[in-house]
Order: sequence, then C-alpha cells, then structure tokens
Amino acid sequence: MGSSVSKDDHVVTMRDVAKAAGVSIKTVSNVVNDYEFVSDKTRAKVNEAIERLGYVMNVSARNLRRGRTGIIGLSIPDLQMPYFAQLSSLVIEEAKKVGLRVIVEPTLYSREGEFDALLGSQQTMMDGLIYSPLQLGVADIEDIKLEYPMVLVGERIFTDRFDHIATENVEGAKRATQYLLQIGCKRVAVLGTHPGEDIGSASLRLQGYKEALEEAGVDFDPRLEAPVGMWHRTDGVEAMNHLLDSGAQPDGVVALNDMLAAGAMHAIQMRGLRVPDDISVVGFDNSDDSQYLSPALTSISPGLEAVARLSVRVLNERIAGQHPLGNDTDAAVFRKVSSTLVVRDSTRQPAVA
Amino acid sequence: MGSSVSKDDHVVTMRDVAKAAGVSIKTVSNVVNDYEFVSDKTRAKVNEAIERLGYVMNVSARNLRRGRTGIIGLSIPDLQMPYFAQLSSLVIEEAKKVGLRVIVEPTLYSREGEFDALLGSQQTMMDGLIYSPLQLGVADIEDIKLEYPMVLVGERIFTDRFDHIATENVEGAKRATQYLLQIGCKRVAVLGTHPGEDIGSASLRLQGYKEALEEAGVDFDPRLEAPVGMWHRTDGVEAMNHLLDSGAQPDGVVALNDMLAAGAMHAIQMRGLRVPDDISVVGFDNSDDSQYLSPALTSISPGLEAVARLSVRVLNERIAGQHPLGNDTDAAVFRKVSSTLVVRDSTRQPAVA
DNA sequence: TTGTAAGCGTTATCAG
DNA sequence: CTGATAACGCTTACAA
Repeated sequence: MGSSVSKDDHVVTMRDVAKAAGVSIKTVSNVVNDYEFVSDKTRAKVNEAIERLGYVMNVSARNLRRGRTGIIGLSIPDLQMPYFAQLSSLVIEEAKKVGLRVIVEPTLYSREGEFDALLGSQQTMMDGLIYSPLQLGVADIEDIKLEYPMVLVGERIFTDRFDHIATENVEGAKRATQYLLQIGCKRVAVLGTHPGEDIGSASLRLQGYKEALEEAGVDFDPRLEAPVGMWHRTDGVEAMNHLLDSGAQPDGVVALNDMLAAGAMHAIQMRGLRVPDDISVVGFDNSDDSQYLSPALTSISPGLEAVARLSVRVLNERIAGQHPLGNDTDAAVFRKVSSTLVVRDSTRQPAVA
Repeated sequence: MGSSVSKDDHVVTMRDVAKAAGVSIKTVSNVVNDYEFVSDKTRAKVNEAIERLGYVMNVSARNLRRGRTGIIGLSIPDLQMPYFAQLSSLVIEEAKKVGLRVIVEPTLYSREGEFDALLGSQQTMMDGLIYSPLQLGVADIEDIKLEYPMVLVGERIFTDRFDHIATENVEGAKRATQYLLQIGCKRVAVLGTHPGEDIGSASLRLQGYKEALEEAGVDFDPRLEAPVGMWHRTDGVEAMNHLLDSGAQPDGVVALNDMLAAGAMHAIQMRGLRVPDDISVVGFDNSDDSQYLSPALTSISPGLEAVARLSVRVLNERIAGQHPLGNDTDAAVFRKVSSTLVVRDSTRQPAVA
C-alpha cells in the first residue's frame, strides 16, 4: 500500500474504549480531557485501553458538540513577502501556545481575495480571524457582519468596530531619521516613496521622515526624496543611482524597507563609495536577512513578535467571550506596537559628544 | 461591541431554513451541496430562505457526518525561509483549487516538532499531510502508523511506504555546472558545500557539480570548493573572498543557493571585478528575489509549482481513496520534478558556435 | 467520583 | 425530484 491509512473495519470510538476499560463513556471523556476528578486507578485503566485499541479523538465530533473548532484564520496579502512570512510564522507559534491552529490565507493582492477571506464558505470552520488587508478600506468593512471575532493588523483601516493591533510606521521612520540626524548626517534622503499614494506604509513612513526633519529644524529638500515603483532591491538600486546622479549629495539614507536599503547600499558601493563612511543607510522591517547584508543593515524593527502575541491574545480572549487585554469593557481594543531601531554596521557610530 | 459576533438567540440551522422555505431538510442540504436534481423553483425558494435567515453551514457537523474535514497539513522546517514560504504559498493555492484548506506547521528544525506534526493531537483534524522533514530519517518513519495519507516532499527520506515528490538537487547542480562549462568557463568553483555532511541538499548538489565535471572530462580541483557554515548571504561573501584570495582563480561559480550567490556577487564586485564579465555566477532555488539582484541572477529553479501541484494532487487522490496519478496500482508514487535553468544576467552569453 | 441520556447540525438511506 | 429518520462521535446536565 502506498499510503498507510489504517483501514480498520471499525473506527475506535470512546464507546469502544469505555467498554474495553469497563467504564462509562463519560469517564473516558473525562480522562481524555484531563478532567481533574478521576481516580488514578480509573485513569490508568482508561489510558491503557486507549493505548491498546489505538484510540484517537474525533475532532469533528468534539467541534460540533463544543461549537468551536480550535482553528483561527490569518489573512495576509502575500506569504512570500518576508514581512508576512515572519508574521505568519510568529502567529502560528503564538496560537500553538494557546491550543489554536492557524489557516493562512494569502489574498494575493486582490479585493476579491480579501473579501473571500472574510466571508468565505468557511465561516464556521474558524473561531476567529486575524486580518491584514491591503486593498480594502474602512468603507468596505464598516458595516460587515461577521460570524466570528476578528482582529485587524496593520494601518490600512481605522475603525472602532474591530480590535486593532497597529505598527508604528510614522514613528519608526521618524526614529530612523532622527538617528541619522543625531549621528551627524546633514543631508538625509528618503528612498522609496510612492508619490500620489495617500494611504499605505509608504506615505506613513514618509510622514515620519518629514516630522523628524521638522522637529530638528531641517527644511525638507524635495531633491532628497527618491520615489520608486516597487519595493524591490532593483528599485533601490535605481533610485539610489538617480539620487547620486542628481547632485543631491546625500550622506544618509532612510530606505522605506530593507530590500530598498539593500539595493541602495549596492548602488553606493558600486560607485566606490563606502557604507557607512560616506553614506549611512537605515532600512525598515528588520527582515531576517538584514543582518546578513554587507555591511549588516541598521533597520527599524516593527516588533512583529508583539504584534503576533497581542493579536492572538486578543482574538483568543474574544473567542472565549472575555473582555480583551483585561479591560473592564467590551469596547474594541486599539494598540500600537512600538518599533525599535536595531543598530548594525550600515550607519556611522554616533559622534562622541 | 468590539467584535461583531452575531449573538442571535438561536443559530440558524438547516431545519430553520427548511421550515421557512416549506421544504424538507434534505432538500435544503441538496441545494446547499449543489445536488443536480433539484427543481429550479425549489432551489430558488430555498436560496431565498437561506439569504433571508442568514444561514451558514455548520462545517463541523458536515465534517462529522462525512468523516472528512477538508483540511490538510503542511509540515515544513521554517516558514521564514523563502524556499518554504514559496512552497507553502503554492501548496495553499493548489489546495484551494480542489477545495482543501491548509494548516501550515513549521517544525523549527527540531526532531520533536517533526514528530509532533506527524502524530500530534490533531490526527483527525486533517485529512492528510504533506511532509517535508529535515531532521528525521528513514529509520524514524519507516514503521510509523498514520491515521491519514501522507506525501513526502524533498530528498531527505527515501522509502516506498509513502508517496514521494522529490526535487532534482543532483541534476540541477549538474545542469548549472554544465551551463557554465558550456559558455566557456574554465575554472568553475562550487560555493556552499558542507564537508562531512552526507545527507541533505548540500551533498546532493555537490554531487551534481562533480558529475558535470566528470562528464566534461574536467578534473575536480579541491581548491575550487568553497565550504560554508550556513547558507546565508554573509557566508557567500566570506567564502567568495576566501576563494578569491586563495589564488584559485575561478571564472565561474555555482552557488548552492541564491543567498550564497548574492553574497558571492557582492564580494566579486567589491573587488572591482565584474559579473558576469570576469566571473559568471549561477544560484540555486530561483527564489523570488534572484531577479532583483544586480545583475539579475541566473538560477536553477527547482520547479516548486510542480512540486506543489503534484503533492496536492496525489494527496487529494489518496484522500478520495483513488490510485494516485491515474495509476492502476495502489503502490506508492515516486516522482522527481525537473529543475530548469533560468538564465538571467549573472552569466555570460554562450559563445557563438 | 461515575453513569445515563439527550442532543450538536449534517448527510445518507430508502421510500414515496 | 422530495421527505422522514437514523446515524456520525462527542460533551454535558443531571442523576446516582
């Protein structure tokens, strides 16, 4: 036989175990579910029977009875983007800790996919959903009716109808810019903007850059803004070359994500300039491989661990019918996870004071 | 209310719909399941009632009754590795096409995790498993008893007890090496070996390299073998620098994965040498970002699309109790997916003949 | 501490 | 083409 499905005549059920152990079904159930008040003797008897008969719980039956499945959904745009792969990995890990399994649903940049994840045929297959939309806006979900609790992740939608765990896009970029200013950069460029786009990470991060400049009393120089098409490495190369050719003379670069930063460093180095000696570079996302670049990339970490931990916790509490995060009200939770600057070798050391 | 769970007094069931539509429960079931022989009039009536009452199927009840859950597991070492993120993404996509959902289980490089994925408490929660182990060997699973069909993916374990979709590690590296030879490289280095490791991708790929050399009548020069610790970008930088310093004078490099290749290109370029003019570089895995490197990386594509498609198909056929891949026997399937060389800009153009 | 019995919401069987 | 009715395997009052 190719596969090894056990094709026994009869599937072993609790009833069989009960009979074999000479106890009632209820007792078997108690043992299986670690109910406290079972005598050791009985427990041993039952466990022996379970072992002997090769009994395994039928999860579907339990789910039907309990009205829960122990599964949550995680809807993200693209599992192949390092940012979302990491988020997924962390969410799965957190969920496991509280006995939940995760079905990951990549929506692949389509509105339809995002709606589907929300209202798809599996509404009763999941106890809840962690939702990170890219296409949908507030209007789309404002008066949607869901069968289960949902936690929003990201900064795409703001509403008080749902619990929401947000990241610090503005503050993160601001922090990066401030750091470059602080270590003595005079002409800090921002690389990777999406002109004309009013919502999304790019505009939020640009805003943070501008805020830092303003608070430092530095005028915004449009020549130091390098727009790109996508956020890939080549776009970073291209934009950085443009910046270098334009005579804008940057001595620091805030790249709006790590791939752009990698490309920027490449372009800089290809000209015989050095990172960080001639130009310091900061990335964003602190993706796994930022530490493996040459030089290792200083980057803003959005704190995905906390995002994963909080969103799973809130969702789990909603599923259990509790108020989230120990609140005393039922109101939707909004929480912003702090970003941190991870300093590596792509930025000069701070000037000694 | 923070979340929007519909807490109606009574969950709408098929019975309610049947009553509302003035038909029997079975008829509702027939409509919901797209049973062919239902009169249009009846179907319309039922659908109207479903809409009006806001009925949604209880998946757990269906699962219990049908004895299937419509969920398969995918066990991989690490969701954050591009290779596995891509595999997962593709498997999810393929599974969706045949009405299956996927629970991804990253085993995080531990034997325990890999056993867990196999025998975990959810044995009846999944209809089948796609399994890509890293730690376990044949001995570990040789006489394991599973509740469901399992399809192996990778080249870690070879057994005829389970269906197996393999990739071309040997052939892929051979193809890469042959290509470099063909375009005129005289001293082709292999970068990223793991000396002393007898099983796993590194040794298989090294083997392919050696086979190509041998068939071309080129002696293997140990000075052209660059071992590394890990398969990260920095390891590629380091190993390439070592190669360059050693006087081995490579004019072509087969990197054992794309990250190593990226690092190698970086090291080469930092010395003022050019890719591909001075040294041609081929990577392995054809990861998403190989096309975004500078220059865009020529790479071996392991054909993950086909791996995903085949493994889902075989698993699905097993679940349905059919012979896999249209075979006339029940024997375990073994299929090797062809790798292909994706030529980009990191290799010289073939010399004109 | 353990047993009894009534569902959970669907699907399948088999008549009508 | 449609309708009654019996499972599917488990949990959970309630009783003992």
